[in-house]
Parts: sequence; structure tokens; C-alpha cells
Amino acid sequence: MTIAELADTVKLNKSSVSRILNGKSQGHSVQIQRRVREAATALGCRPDPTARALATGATQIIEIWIMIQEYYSPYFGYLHHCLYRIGITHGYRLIAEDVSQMADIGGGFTHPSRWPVDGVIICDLAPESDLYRRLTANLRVPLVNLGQGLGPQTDRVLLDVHAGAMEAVRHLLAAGCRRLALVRSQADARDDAYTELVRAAGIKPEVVVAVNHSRAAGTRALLEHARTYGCPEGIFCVNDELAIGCFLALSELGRSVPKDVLLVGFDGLENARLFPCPISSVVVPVEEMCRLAWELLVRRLSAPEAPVHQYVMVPHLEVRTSSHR
Amino acid sequence: MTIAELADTVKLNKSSVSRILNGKSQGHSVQIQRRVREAATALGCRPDPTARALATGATQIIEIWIMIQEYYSPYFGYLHHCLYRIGITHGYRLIAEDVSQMADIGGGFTHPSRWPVDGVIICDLAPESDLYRRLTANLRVPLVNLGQGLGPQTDRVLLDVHAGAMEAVRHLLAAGCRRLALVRSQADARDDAYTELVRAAGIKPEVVVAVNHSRAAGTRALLEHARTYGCPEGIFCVNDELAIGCFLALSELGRSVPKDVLLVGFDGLENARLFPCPISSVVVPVEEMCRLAWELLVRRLSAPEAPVHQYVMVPHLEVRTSSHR
DNA sequence: CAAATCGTTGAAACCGGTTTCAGGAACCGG
DNA sequence: CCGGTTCCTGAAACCGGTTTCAACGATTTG
Repeated sequence: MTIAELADTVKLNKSSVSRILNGKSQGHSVQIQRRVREAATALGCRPDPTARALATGATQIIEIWIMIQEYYSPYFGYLHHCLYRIGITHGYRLIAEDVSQMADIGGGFTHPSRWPVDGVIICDLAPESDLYRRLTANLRVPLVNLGQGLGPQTDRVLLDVHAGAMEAVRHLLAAGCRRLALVRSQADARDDAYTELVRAAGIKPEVVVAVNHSRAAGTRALLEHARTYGCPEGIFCVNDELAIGCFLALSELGRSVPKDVLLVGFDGLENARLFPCPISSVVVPVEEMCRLAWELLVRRLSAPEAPVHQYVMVPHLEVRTSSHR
Repeated sequence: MTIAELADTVKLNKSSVSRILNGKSQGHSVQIQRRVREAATALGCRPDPTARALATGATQIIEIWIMIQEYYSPYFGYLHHCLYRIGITHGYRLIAEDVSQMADIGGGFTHPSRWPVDGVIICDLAPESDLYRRLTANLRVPLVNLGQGLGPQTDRVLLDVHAGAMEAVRHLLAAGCRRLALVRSQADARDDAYTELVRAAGIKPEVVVAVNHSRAAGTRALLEHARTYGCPEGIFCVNDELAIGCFLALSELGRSVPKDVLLVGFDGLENARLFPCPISSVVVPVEEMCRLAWELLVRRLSAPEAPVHQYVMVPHLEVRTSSHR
């Protein structure tokens, strides 16, 4: 049932009905307004979102941009879900676009937003990367950066991974680790925190590089590292999956956690907490970050010229069995 | 740049340009057609999808319906990604809707497709469930069932989990297991396969029920089961995460895989294959299933009255270390 | 009581495409 | 050579909303 048909049955004009349903009516009596609303629900009249989109220029759809590597990770699943739930409360739907694909569709560079969307939430894509620049170059809609990484002045919910890493490494040092490794794939601010603290403690940095952030990559990388250099006494992983992977590698190596080796992860997801040996983790307030990201985006959509806003979230270490002596 | 503006610059009518760009032109010379296309790319003219959606009634968006429990699972991440990639090649975008939410938004029953979409792919939602019936009751767009479960006659890519389970259980029996447990959350056709074969072998069925399909649930369920009944010699889990959870539980219990206990999972994802002790798994051809689901949907969209089509996919056991003696 | 002001409502334009329809040109047959 | 058919093109209607604008009625003021 269209708005025009509804207007016929309530003996009003199409435009009046539109105004009433959108709460923009100035002059209709409360009784009439109620009558229209009731007729609308009774007759199942739901204004066509497509037509509205054409008229208003807003699709009520936003995109989240994500790299394929993260696609299957529990962290991204949780993030996606949080953003989805909160988006609904704001009246938006979510489309997840894999921005690692952009380069190879149809031979040339294809932009994810060849479709009309109202805004973009960019998830954990380094703003200083070339890909980021290309993707955001001709973007005509508001964007919010969610995650870590510095870069251009945009609305942003920044995760202070440096602070989280400091806390984790300090904890391991305080527990008496004399050899302390960092496990990561790409370098970020956590490297700096780790290196700084470890050097200050008179310990030589050991960086274990995994091919990606998956559990299997963690296992493989640590096994290989241990074969050459022997096994560290403390291990800080930049996410929980890597940490679990390291735990498995340590089992292979016959090392016990936490007796022989202390282990700390990053993200604070269920997977780590519910592991048979609960794994200490720097807990990221994912849900609150998503809430803030949506707030920023919605505010920007209603006030395009408002000053840029940034939130900084500090994750905190939660000590569990894997690093408790 | 709109189609009308492009029409002005090439001295043609708006409708002619529309026809040419859509390949529906009958009478224009090849030169003219090429000139229009070249002008379109040169001027960056991309017809507004919103306007097209209003005119044609097709949004080029389809939904996938998924239950929240599966949202963070590697299986769903992979499924989502496959569907996304293939969808792009057909010119569609994907919106993932969590259908477990439907009941509690706004107090009453809310339908996921209050937004206009062209079709739905329903992922692993039991067609005989009440939720399924409610969700599909007034659906006005084509749907494709992807996964297991019998039900109404719809286009469907059916996974024959029964056959997969038979293969797995036969394998464990042939290896000489005298006690053989099934680990699952909700019952499905795999129960029947398991029970049938185990009974035929003169073994008493042992069903271990986990609260969901997660790894942690698998660990907890098996530990609890073992405490009461002791540890089985063979374990068949209905997905890989549960299997990995069981592996961890067995480590806790001091049982070695595959020396003391044989372990088989289901799904065939990387997680199982790349586990330190590679876990045997019934491999599901996810990518091909996604391809077929899209084919069915696209065909149905172009021929709404075509006869219903069903594909049956049979997964096959891949024996790895965890069940190899 | 008439004129000016204010405010509400409905008619119409608009968003940007697609598709119908009718008119004109080309082509065919008588 | 003329009438009828076919084919192609552009004008206009349409999809279903939102928003502008002008007219009309009510209210207030001189």
C-alpha cells in the first residue's frame, strides 16, 4: 500500500500524509494525525524506502570497510555484529565491503562505494597506507575511522594500542620474565611500546613475525622462532588468536603455561577467556567503540560542517591463568 | 553526471541513452553506441542505482539470513565472504541480517525484510523450525535455502550431512573404536547416521550435548561428559570448532590424540587443517555451494515461475592426523 | 466591518532513472 | 507510385516518495 492510496482512504492529500508520517506536520489536529497513523498500521502502509531514498538522497545504508584477512576472525565477527545491532537502532543497515578486493575487480581500480551509501565506517585500516588514501580520495560521504592508526583529521574512534601494550609488557616484566617476545604480523604502535620497555629493562627485543593474525600463523611462527632461538619466558601477542596459536605451539614444545612461559594476548574476546587455560588479554571495549563510531557518524550526517571529533579508548589488561604465577 | 546531462552532450534523448547503456538499443548504429559509451566513461556518468531501483523495482541487494550464534564462527565468516565475492560478479550486494534478533526489536515481531531487497539466501536455518516459518510467511521475494534441513519445496542447495556423518562414523568404527561419542548442540540428521551405525556395531550411543557450536562449548561439554562416563575412544563432532574444543579437553584429561582417542570434525576449514595436530574433518564444499546458491537465486529472479530446483552436495571425510593410526 | 497577516493545506514539481506509446521514416507489396 | 506494415526514436508517463509554492481560510487589526 502506497502513501497515495492511504491518502485516498483518509481523505487527505498525499503530501499531508507524508508530513504526518514523518512527524513534520504543523497544522493537523492530534485526532487526525492519530487517525492517519492508525490507518497506516492497519492497512500495512510502509513508505517505500527506495522512493524515499531517491527523493531525499539518503539510502539509510552505510558501509563498513574491512580487509579480507580479518574477515574470518572472531574479532571482526564481533565487531560486525556490534555495528549491525547499533546501526539498527539508528535506522541504518550495514553492508560489509572487503576493501582488499578493490584492486582486482574488472582489471582496474574499483571503488567500493560505486553504490550510493550515506556513510562509511573504516575498520582497522591504517590511515597512512596507500590503499587508505586511494579509497578515501574521492569519497563524497562522511567517514569514521574505527580502530588504531594515525592519519588525516577525520572523525575517529581511536584505540590506544600503545597504552595497552605498555600495560601488558610491564606485567610480564614485573612477573620476572628475562626473555620476552612480541608476536605480531604487521608492525604498529605496540612494537614501540614493547621495544621501549624491554630495552629499558636491559632485555634484547625478540620480534616474532607471523604471516597474518590467525591462530595457525601464531603456532607456526613461534615454533620456528623457538627452533632457532629457543623459547622465551614471556610472550605478548597482538591478538588473542595469535596467543592461542602460541599456546598450542608451547604445548608442542613441551612447555607449560604459565609455569614455564607467561602468555598475554590482545582483544579480550570470549575465545581467550573460555580457553581451557584462560588467556590473559588486553581487553578492547569493542561495543563501546562501536557505539561511539555510530554516534560520530550520525552526528556528522546531520551536521556535515561540525568540527572533527576524536575519541581515544584505552584498553586494559585482564590477568588470567596464562600469565598468573 | 546524470543520464539526462549525458544525453544533452551527445545530442540524443534521455531514453535512447538509457537504452544504449543497458544494451537494449535496437536501432542505433554501432558508431553511435560506442560514442555514447565512451562519453559516459569519459564524463564519469554512472546511472544512479537508487533511481534505477525505483524505476525497475529491483535494488540489486540481497540479504543473507543467519543466526547470531553462528555470527562469529569461522564457518560463517567464510560463507559470508564466499557469498559476497560471488554476489559481486552477479552485480549484487549483500546485507547480512541476524534473524535471531527478529523477535525482540521494538517489542513485537519484526521482519528482517522491512527493507526492499531482491531476494534472500537463508543460511543453515532449519526449515522445519517455527522461526523459519514465521520469517518466510509473507516473504514476497525469491529465497534460496543454503545448508541442511528438509522442509517446504524451495530452491535449495542441500548439504547431505547424513552421508558425511556416515563416512565419519564408519571411519572411526573401522579404526576399532569400542566407545564412540557424538558431540553436537542441536540434533540433526547426523544423529540418525551416528545412532544407526553405532547400534549396528553393537555399541551404545553416547551423545554429548554442547550449549552451542563454539570451541569453548566443546571443551566444557566433553570434560563434563568424561567426568561422569569416562572418556570415549572415538569422537565425532558436528563442526570443527567443537572438535578443536574436544582436543583441548582431551589434553586436559591427559589423553593423547590420536594414540588414545580418535577425533573427527565437520566443515573442513583451515582452522582444523592447520591445527598443530591436524584434525580429520568432513569437508564441506562451501565455495561451490555458494556458487550454486547464487545461480539458483539469479535464475529465479529472471524466471519467477520456473520449476523449483534442488542441488544435493555430499561432503567427504578427509583423514588427517587426529584420526590416523 | 474590511483589510492585512498569518498559517495550513493541497497541487505540482522534483529526485533520476525505465518503459510505454505514438509519430515518422523506411521498406515492402500491389 | 501509393498505401500498409515494420521498425526506430523521442516525448511523456511512471515508479513512490519529499518539498516547494501558491491559494485559501482563519485570525487579527485598524
